Amino acid sequence: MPARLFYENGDGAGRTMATIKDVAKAAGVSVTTVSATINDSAPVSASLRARVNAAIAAVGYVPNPVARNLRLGRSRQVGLIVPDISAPYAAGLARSMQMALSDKGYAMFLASNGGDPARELADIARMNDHQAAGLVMVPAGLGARYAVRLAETIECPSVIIDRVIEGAPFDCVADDNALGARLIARHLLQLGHRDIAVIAGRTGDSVSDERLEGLRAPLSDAERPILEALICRDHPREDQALRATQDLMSRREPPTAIVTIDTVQTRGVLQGLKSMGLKAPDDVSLISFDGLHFSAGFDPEITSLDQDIPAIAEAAAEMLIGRLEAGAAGREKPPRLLRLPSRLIVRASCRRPG
Amino acid sequence: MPARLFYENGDGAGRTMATIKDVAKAAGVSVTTVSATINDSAPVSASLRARVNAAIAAVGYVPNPVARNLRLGRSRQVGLIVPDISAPYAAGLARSMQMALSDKGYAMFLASNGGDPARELADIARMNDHQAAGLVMVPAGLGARYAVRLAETIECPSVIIDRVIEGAPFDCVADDNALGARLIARHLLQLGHRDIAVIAGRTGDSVSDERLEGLRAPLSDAERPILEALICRDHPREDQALRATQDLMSRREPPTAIVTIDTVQTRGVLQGLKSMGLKAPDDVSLISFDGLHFSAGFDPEITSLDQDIPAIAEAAAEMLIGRLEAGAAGREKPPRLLRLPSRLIVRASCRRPG
DNA sequence: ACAGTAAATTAGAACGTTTTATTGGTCGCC
DNA sequence: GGCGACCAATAAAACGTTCTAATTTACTGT
Repeated sequence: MPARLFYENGDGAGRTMATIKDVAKAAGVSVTTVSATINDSAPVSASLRARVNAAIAAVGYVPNPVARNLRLGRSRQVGLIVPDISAPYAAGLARSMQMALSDKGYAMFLASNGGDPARELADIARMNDHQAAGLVMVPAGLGARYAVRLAETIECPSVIIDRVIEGAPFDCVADDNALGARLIARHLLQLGHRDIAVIAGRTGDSVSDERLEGLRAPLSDAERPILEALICRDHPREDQALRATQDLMSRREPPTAIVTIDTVQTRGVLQGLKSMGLKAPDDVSLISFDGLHFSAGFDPEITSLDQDIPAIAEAAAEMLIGRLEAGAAGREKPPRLLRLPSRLIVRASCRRPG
Repeated sequence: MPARLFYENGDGAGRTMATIKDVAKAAGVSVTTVSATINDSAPVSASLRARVNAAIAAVGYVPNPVARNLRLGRSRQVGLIVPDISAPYAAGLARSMQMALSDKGYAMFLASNGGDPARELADIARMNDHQAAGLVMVPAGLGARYAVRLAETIECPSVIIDRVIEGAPFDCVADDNALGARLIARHLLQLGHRDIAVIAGRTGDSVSDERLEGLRAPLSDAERPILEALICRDHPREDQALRATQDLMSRREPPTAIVTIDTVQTRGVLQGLKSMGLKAPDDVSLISFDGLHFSAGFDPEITSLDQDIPAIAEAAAEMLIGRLEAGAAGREKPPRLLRLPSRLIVRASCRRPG
């Protein structure tokens, strides 16, 4: 005899969910009174309030959020859309975001689109369909045209994370890339590095552009100007960073330090060094924006600028829910841009040159 | 002047969502006919069907899933509950699961509870509240008592992943741990290892127990019986595995190979070896269940038994949706247990002993 | 041509809430 | 003591669907 499924009576003769009507009957009041008691939406005398609460406990009533959503026209569900949930950044974000949201009584949808802008737009549409009250997203696409499509597709208050989309009507939470660049530059200069290479991501990607631009000034403040020849632009893929590393390290005068703009590039550099039998920090120093997860048991552990992902998630959740709870009023306010600082964590991949 | 928010007219004078009623009016038919057209729930003549479809396109109608859910008493949302979404296993699962579900028109809630059973039960309750139609979960708790609490709390068809919960009324998708153990044992024996250590997780954790038990027989088939002294039971934490490694490698006759039962233990062993200045595979061979993500740019890349996470996710999604779509009938069927094979991927952390 | 039946269409109830408008009751005030 | 003014409580409508039961239309067989 097979095990019996406990929920087999879910819609049969078994216990059925208690409704607000049952509570009203049990308490001997109207459903309006019950609703008013639950939501404090109208004055209820103390005696009735007590009766109602007792009845709620007695019948084990829990409000049906679907019915409430239908009536109210909004839900307590927000969607998180990321390019790749299996990337450590997105995974950490999802984790913190979910906790922040559930603390406030919201559930979180998740969509992971593989970095494909078309799929991302589909994800947004699906979340609209499922009546997400708000969206938090790390956008997959770039550029002004994509921003327009985003704004057209999104129908609810939204917070954009990581990337700054110019002029779009969204709140943003992003890394303070300029500050981070200064920290990195200072660290390398203090160690005595002068020939510093930078491997950047796609041109037009606000994160990569801001970080690269942020490095330029402080590095040029040093005794000699930044060496343009050591800057590798538009290397968004890991294999490109690998190739670039091989090129850089084959030069007559190789750089003494490499700055990677993102984890993808960092991985590429590590592969590139390995392919040449080189190693940080012995042969070259390596420092990475966003390298938190290269510290686990990595050898060497990479000195990097680590974002405070829980703080980002909490800030985004707060911004979003602030707008949601404010109702129509909250939507009128102009979009906000919040920059959160990263911290430079010195690990083992940098040392004095020479 | 601040940027204007495109959605500021969301509930004001702006465009309002078209309802099925609008479609009916536009097509000159009843709402029943429109509904029948959309759902194929009743025969509709070709001519009316055409009129209705035209009207739907004209007014830009999209069904309101909240209203539908209310009426139907079920939703097209399923919840995924994992101990820690930032763990690679869970992240990969979430990614594949979300894709599998969205292909079938379902949205996915995500909850990550930090491995705390109490929070997990709360997550389940919240998903119940939000009317999740089904649940997929990697349970945080262990043991029969916890299984009972799970069964009491869960109100919808559910699939348990990874861990096998005895006698509980849930479908399960799990790794074929016995097969995996045989593969690992064979690999090590073929290389010539005889003194093989095993570092296992919590006793009572079905995954750990099955894997350890699975190793026993094939290792004892070899010329000498398995060395009980080299088996470290109940080492669920990373620091315990670290300590165990130090102990093992300090023995007069240290093992020539270490098998780790899970990624946590693997990390611990790597730390332990590093702390002693040892390295795999030079000083000891290392092989891990579940080590996929130690291959990225790891040095050495760890030979491991890799689960096919997309296959697991797809199987679970299919099982769950199968039950959901079958309605009441689907709930009567006895729970299924599906074991999926892992593949042994030979990387660089094992070699012949001596 | 007419009853009888099958097929196509529709009106209306129901799902579980929130909210608007209304009732009934208590009080103060002249 | 009667009249409006407030307060607590309620009945009923509304949200956007689906589905049951009733109605209309079309068609078949004699």
